[in-house]
Amino acid sequence: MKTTADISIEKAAPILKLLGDKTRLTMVALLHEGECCVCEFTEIFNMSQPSISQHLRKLRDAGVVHEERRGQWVFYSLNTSNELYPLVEQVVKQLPSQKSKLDDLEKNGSRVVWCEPKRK
Amino acid sequence: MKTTADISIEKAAPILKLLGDKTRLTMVALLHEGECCVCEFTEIFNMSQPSISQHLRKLRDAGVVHEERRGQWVFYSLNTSNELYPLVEQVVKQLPSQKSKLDDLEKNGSRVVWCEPKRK
DNA sequence: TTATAATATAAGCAAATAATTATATGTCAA
DNA sequence: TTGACATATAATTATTTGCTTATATTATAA
Repeated sequence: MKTTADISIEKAAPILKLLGDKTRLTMVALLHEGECCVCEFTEIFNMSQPSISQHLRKLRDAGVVHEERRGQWVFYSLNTSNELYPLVEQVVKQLPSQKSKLDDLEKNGSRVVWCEPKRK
Repeated sequence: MKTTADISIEKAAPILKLLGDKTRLTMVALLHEGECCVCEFTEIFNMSQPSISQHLRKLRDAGVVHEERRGQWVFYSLNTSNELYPLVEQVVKQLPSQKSKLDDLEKNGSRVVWCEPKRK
């Protein structure tokens, strides 16, 4: 049973290399729960903000994630319309849920939830 | 529907990093068709024999492949009993079949088929 | 405006990676 | 034994990677 179209090895390898970093793999697993903004990642990872940004940029350049600015925050989400998304999803599905990390943020009061623009 | 046990991010990331190299990813895809020996890989890849050996060693050290010497050849196969095999398999399943590469070897007469020990 | 918060980019550096060539090991057959 | 073949290991090197600090950008709020 084949559920998705084949992805060429040339295209798959760079994606797997990106996912082969613990930080980025965790990011993708977190994003599988829903969108996150950069400051949430900087809370979760014990790492400088530029480092977070650079990881996200790599994921974005590869088309794995999608970036959307809302006010002063930039929210990231999995780019489900990317040709390579099935590969990403199959990988993430094998990983434990990262929901607890987001719940912890919520308890901290560090979760950023976008409700609606305050004006305009 | 979850078909396999979760694999920790700490364990998954190094495996994905290994699969993130085009040569190794192709090797694993080839092995998904059946066992191969080193000389077959050196035929298929435009690369030195030590380079092939080093890639295989990394895959072996990570438990992705299994090594078995028979006579002067060393045959490699996917280590299906490894805890991380489900991850490897899900990835390989998304890739195009590499059977044609093995068929080409066969036409070349470079396919090594182990039938039985000639003596003992 | 000006200050501040969120994020991105640039520059620099140490560590990891993947290739090469040279050499060693192991098996078999004459 | 010896030679040939298959494979592994060692040493070297160029490139890539992931982090850091410093600085730039962008948006909001005072």
